[in-house]
Amino acid sequence: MHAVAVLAMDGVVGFELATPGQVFGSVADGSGAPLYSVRVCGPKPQVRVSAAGMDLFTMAVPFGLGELLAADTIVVPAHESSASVPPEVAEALRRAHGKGRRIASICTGAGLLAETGLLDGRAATTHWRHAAAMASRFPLVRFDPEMIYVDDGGVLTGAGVTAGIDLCLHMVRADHGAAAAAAAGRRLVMSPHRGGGQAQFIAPDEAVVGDGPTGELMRWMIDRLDRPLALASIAAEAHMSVRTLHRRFLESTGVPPMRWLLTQRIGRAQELLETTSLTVEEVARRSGFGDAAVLREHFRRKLETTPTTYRRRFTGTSAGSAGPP
DNA sequence: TGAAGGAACCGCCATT
DNA sequence: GCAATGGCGGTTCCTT
Repeated sequence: MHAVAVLAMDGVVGFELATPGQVFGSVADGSGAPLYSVRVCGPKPQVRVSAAGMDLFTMAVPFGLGELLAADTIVVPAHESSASVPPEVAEALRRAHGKGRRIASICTGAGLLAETGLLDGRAATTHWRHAAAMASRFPLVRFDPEMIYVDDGGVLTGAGVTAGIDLCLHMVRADHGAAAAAAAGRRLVMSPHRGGGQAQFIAPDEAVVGDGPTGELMRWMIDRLDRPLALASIAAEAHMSVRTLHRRFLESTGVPPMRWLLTQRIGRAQELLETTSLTVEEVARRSGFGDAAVLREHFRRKLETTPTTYRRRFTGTSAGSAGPP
């Protein structure tokens, strides 16, 4: 039996606390015997459980930190608390990793993992709203805000909330194969592999624009999304070299400037598709893609869909649709 | 859909 | 000695 330990401290998010139990608990062998055991553990016997900024209830934590070392897999859910990781928890996580245990975080749990240094030099993801802040707080971690989850050899990170289900299904797939993950997915009424990354869920009007000179430059770029923008002209506007511009963007957003610009353009196209009846050709022109073929190619690559399918999905106008996903 | 040219990315190193 | 910056060149990605 594969042992899974879920770390719970004050402010742990209820949904993500329950996700590992829900996913791993639904995996069984041919005879129906469970393949995973899931235990909630932590440094304190009682914790506050939160959701969306509210304290929901107080919960007893049945197991101590010793479970982290006994487990095969450790899951660190998001916590709505600004407190740092207690030293004994950080030490337990590092020791578990040193013993070859698999460690995964969900949503802002990546920040707790990053505090321990276990993400240093690794690729990781987190909820898109927190990606820029985390990238600047933990410069040694290569955050990719477009991924639903990232598996970097024994240390895994998942994006926001429901992406924790994708991450856990990925671990089931790695442990017991695609059929086991598909069966678990069916029980959860969840696709065993969600395509498209979290880029498709980033709200266009919530584009990550930081403070300071880079933030001003980002706003300047957003104001000109419908026009051709070359790296050299952006660097000239910022009064810095292309190389330094590249560094500033990596520091504040975690991605290079033109990748960031592309994300904003896709966001603009998404917004226009959702809120207007403009033709795809016109949407492409107004979001800086030039023509519809280029827009379709980027939608296919980034969102794994087409502009028309996207519009149907998010406006709920297609037959058989039950509304936005 | 595939090829070619150009642009962007990024590691490395020199300079300030 | 260190940090920030900028240039170079090989590689990768994007556009046509």
